[in-house]
Amino acid sequence: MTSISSSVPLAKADPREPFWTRIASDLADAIVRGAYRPGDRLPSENVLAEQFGVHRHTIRKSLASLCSKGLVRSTQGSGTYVEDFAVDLVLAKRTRHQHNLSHAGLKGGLRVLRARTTRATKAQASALQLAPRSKLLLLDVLGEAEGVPLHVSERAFPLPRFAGLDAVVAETGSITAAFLAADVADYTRRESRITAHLPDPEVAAHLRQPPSRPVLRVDSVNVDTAGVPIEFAVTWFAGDRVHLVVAHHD
Amino acid sequence: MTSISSSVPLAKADPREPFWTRIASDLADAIVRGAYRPGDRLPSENVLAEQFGVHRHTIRKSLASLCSKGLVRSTQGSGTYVEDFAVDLVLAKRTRHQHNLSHAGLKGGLRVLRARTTRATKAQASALQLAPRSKLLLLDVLGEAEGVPLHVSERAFPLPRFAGLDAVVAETGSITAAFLAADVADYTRRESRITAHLPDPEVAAHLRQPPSRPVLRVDSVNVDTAGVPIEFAVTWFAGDRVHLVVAHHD
DNA sequence: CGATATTTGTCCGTATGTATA
DNA sequence: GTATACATACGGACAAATATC
Repeated sequence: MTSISSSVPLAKADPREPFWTRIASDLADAIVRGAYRPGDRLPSENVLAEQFGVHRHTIRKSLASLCSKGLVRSTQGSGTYVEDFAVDLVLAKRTRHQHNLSHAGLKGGLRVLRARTTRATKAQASALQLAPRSKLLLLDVLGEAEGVPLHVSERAFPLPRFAGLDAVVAETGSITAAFLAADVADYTRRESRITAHLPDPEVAAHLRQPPSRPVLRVDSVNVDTAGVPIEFAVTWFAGDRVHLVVAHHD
Repeated sequence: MTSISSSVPLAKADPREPFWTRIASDLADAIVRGAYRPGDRLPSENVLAEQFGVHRHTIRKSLASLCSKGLVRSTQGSGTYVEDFAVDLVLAKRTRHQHNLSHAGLKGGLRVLRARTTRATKAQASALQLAPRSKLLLLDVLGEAEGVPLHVSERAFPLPRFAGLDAVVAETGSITAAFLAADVADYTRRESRITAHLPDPEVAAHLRQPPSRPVLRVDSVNVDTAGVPIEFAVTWFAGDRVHLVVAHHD
């Protein structure tokens, strides 16, 4: 019989970390990876307790934490079920990661995976209306909600103007805040171009999903109030954790 | 040496069908299936001539036809290359298949694959604001451009109101025309919900793509000028042949 | 840089089947 | 039936652009 605890041994964990948090994140990982899919019933608390080698009350504490995050729902006499936790992300003129999540009652933020400077490719230069091979600041960013990765993106910013932006994003976890620090009080999205792909291994690893599960790729351009392009982003969304919603108003 | 003509014998073809049309559709199929991907160079005319067992001039006629359809582009001295033929489909309040294609300079239309009446599922009833298990007209529709399948959709229409709609769609190849015949002079799209999936075998077959290549699924609701829902559609778009574009205006 | 091979573009021709007047 | 026009298919030659070394 396969036990989750045997494939990811608890022994390796930080001894100061309580068992229940480790078990909770193990279960969350199993759900995110698709071992348990929305609608599935988790093994009973007693079975989980045996698998992880802990008391049932410890499992209950883990499940309660997952429940409060909206990942599972327990029903007395029936079992604990994986919730359909796909997040609606609204694509609109004023798209803000934070606002999108808080609207769904979730907590999350952005994490900078890598920052570097390069010269613009043809596609980047044309999207940002720059001369070919202009200098750019490139940020690889991971977007999360409740510890679950929702998207990874490569974001390009014109460089004399937005030098040092990476530090602010890394500190605040917000692009909007970083733009504000660079004297961009407001910005809007001009266009989004959506395609479906299989993720390359790096993207799949960041999204913690198998490369055989598809992702949504969104290419977008943000412009400041003067209409000058300030950001060209390619974002990969975990296909089954995210619903992109387009609200068609006038 | 492997020859395409041996794996797909020309002998089996309709004797009245010219070789060059058969070869053209074979090549188009290989491109659509992904055997040759955008940017790839096709084998040289001489190689193709040998493979298909025909004269080079016959191959040239086939390629000329593909070229006129925009599937390939030939460059003297270099070769014949598969064009990046992904179509931009704009998601907007007034989304019309025909207009989208003609804007891209393409010819295409809708083909009714199946028509039937059922009772509404929970999702359909809620989207169309109907009582559960109301009667619906269900249409399976294939959308094409230049003979290349772009999307398949299952479209649900409330039934006392839109009886006979299928006949008009089948005849005109246009949903808009069918709505017009049912006294709906204008309609708009309320919302689009976009996800990435792997297609089930039936959808993949209709789109003529392997089930391992992802598709975009778009759930949408159309309403008449009074705001009454008149259509709930689930559309699967061939992921690499379609770019969904969202233009963000005010 | 030049020499050479490859690949498409264009022209000459021949032969055959089919539709039309 | 005959003549004409057209589409199809094969054969060959060379020019022009490109790739490769």
